[in-house]
Amino acid sequence: MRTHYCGQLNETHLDHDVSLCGWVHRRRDHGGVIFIDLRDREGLVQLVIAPESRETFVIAETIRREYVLHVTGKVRHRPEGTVNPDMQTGRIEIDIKRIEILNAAETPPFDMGDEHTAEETRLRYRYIDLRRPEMQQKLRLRHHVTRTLRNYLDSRDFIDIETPMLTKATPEGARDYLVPSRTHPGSFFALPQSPQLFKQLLMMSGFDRYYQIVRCFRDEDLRADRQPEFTQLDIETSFIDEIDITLMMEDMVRHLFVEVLQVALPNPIPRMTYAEAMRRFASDKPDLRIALELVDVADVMKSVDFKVFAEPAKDPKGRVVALRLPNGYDLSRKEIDDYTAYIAQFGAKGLAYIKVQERNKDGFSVQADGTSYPGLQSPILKFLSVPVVNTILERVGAQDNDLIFFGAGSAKIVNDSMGALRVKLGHDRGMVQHGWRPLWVIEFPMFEWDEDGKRWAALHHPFTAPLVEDLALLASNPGACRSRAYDLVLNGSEVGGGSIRIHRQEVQQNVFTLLGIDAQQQQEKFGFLLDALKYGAPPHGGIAFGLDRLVMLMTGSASIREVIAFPKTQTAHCPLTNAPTPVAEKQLRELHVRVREEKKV
RNA sequence: GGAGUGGUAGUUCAGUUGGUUAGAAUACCUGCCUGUCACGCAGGGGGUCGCGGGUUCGAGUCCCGUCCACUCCGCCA
Repeated sequence: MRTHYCGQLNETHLDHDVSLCGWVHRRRDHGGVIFIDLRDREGLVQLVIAPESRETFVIAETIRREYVLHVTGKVRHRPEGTVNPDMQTGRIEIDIKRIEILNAAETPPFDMGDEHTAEETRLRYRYIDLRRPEMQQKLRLRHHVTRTLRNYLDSRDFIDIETPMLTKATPEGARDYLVPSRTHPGSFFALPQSPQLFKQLLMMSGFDRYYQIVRCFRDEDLRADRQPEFTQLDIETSFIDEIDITLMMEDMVRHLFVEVLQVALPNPIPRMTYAEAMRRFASDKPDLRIALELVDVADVMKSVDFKVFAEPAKDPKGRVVALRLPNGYDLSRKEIDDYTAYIAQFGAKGLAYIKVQERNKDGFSVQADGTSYPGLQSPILKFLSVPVVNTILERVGAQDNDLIFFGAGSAKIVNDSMGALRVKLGHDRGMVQHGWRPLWVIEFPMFEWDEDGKRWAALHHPFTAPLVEDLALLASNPGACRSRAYDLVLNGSEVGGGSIRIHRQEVQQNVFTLLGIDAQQQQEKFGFLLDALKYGAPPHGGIAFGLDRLVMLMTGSASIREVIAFPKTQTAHCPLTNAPTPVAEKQLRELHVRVREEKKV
């Protein structure tokens, strides 16, 4: 007899003899009859064991929650009067003839029906947590995603090639996870931060369409959307430019969303330059679901008698912006203080604002005493002249009952803080539209100035090609040089990023040099790449999608841990296995590793 | 490295101004109940109040340190 899924049984199975396997969700005794809700991944069905079947009944009396059963019985209707719409189980039940206990189970350490169970407890008993229908659905959706992506790429002649997990430490980028070598005393492998260089080498080998769903490792501090090991959909192609590859990739993502979520994403997906994204949203991953936008007002503020605004307005590295919050007039002093504290963590010193109760048709004229503005309320009005106030209100399009925030300071701090404030206001004020708003962000800068290191750093990575028209800037003005990089942003999250790569050796050397990697280091760290570029490297480029983050968004999960079967905690610890752990002295000796005395347990 | 929130029964939580024997719900155990499904009823067991130190006649509560979890900043080419 075929074994059925509990949740798939329905009235079409009436009078069938069925065989079921599953976990005991709950057992109830009532007046000599035993009811067992049996659960598997498809759902629940109620088993009925009547006292007449003596032997089975005796076994059933011993059964507890989470016992694993194999049962056989006949599907039948519920008796009259026992069916009500609130019931967890359906209109049918199984009259059980035989029960086999496949395994006993202790009382579960937490209530699987309670969504508020501490995550730590869930992770320690992850194997139980994963039995919950929500977790089953998330991991099954994840599988659907990977299967769909593989099918899409397979059908377009991409091939899956594996790249080494034991590889070479990189001088730039994230901290590496290191693996000591037994056979090379004192030397270490690094786990890959990404297969970047290997996939570029594959292009040089003539595999012009490569993909891999691959684990990557970065030893950096964790976040709700960051794990030390995570999965990328890694893609690289040859003889293709940034337009063609982004069009192909957005077609893939559209296909994915139709296939898995039955959602139609925009066609084409809109594109925005980095410069525009920073100007309007102060973010390189703007959440387009939030309609709020920043407005530059530095030109107006240059002349005001208020240093907080005037100095950054005059500083070429400064920025002064206004952010209009529609209907924000009702914000309390405490709420504004809370927002001030919120942006303080990004380095902002304060948060100026103007409340607009009522706009005067003729602009805001000053009262006779020259100090008060009817209809406006703000601690900074006394620093601003009537024309300045009117210009600002005009420019932001202020309406009655609005509140206008101001951010002023270094461009970096203003962007970090006001960009974050924009998103927070959007969420707090219920201004996040429903749906999916993907966006390509393009024309990133090649470099950003690293103030601590006093040097240029690659914004994307050092293998990214400069825009052809900006090639000359590489030497003359690196900060203005744009790259052929592109990020796919979805609802304010970066879900993918890539670039057309440098395929000419001398350009690659120039970029390395600009990044402060001298000729000797170039040879030591990237000699194999520079060599490979000499032997006919085709133009190529690619992209990597953060699979965990993508699935997190698609499942509406609050954290990346929800879509990873066995994730790690914020200290990169696994509560299930207790990894990492100290190892035996013998193992360390073989690896030529000694642990500092004070660090030993 | 920094900021914030939390840590009390298996689980989810309450615990006032420092004051008797630390509570509730749920789970668990025993008994009752002839159709239950958040069943019901009666009874029972269950606590290193994260850990260490301090203040005090007295600390779950106040102070200091520390560990863990989470969110964020730094970090993440």
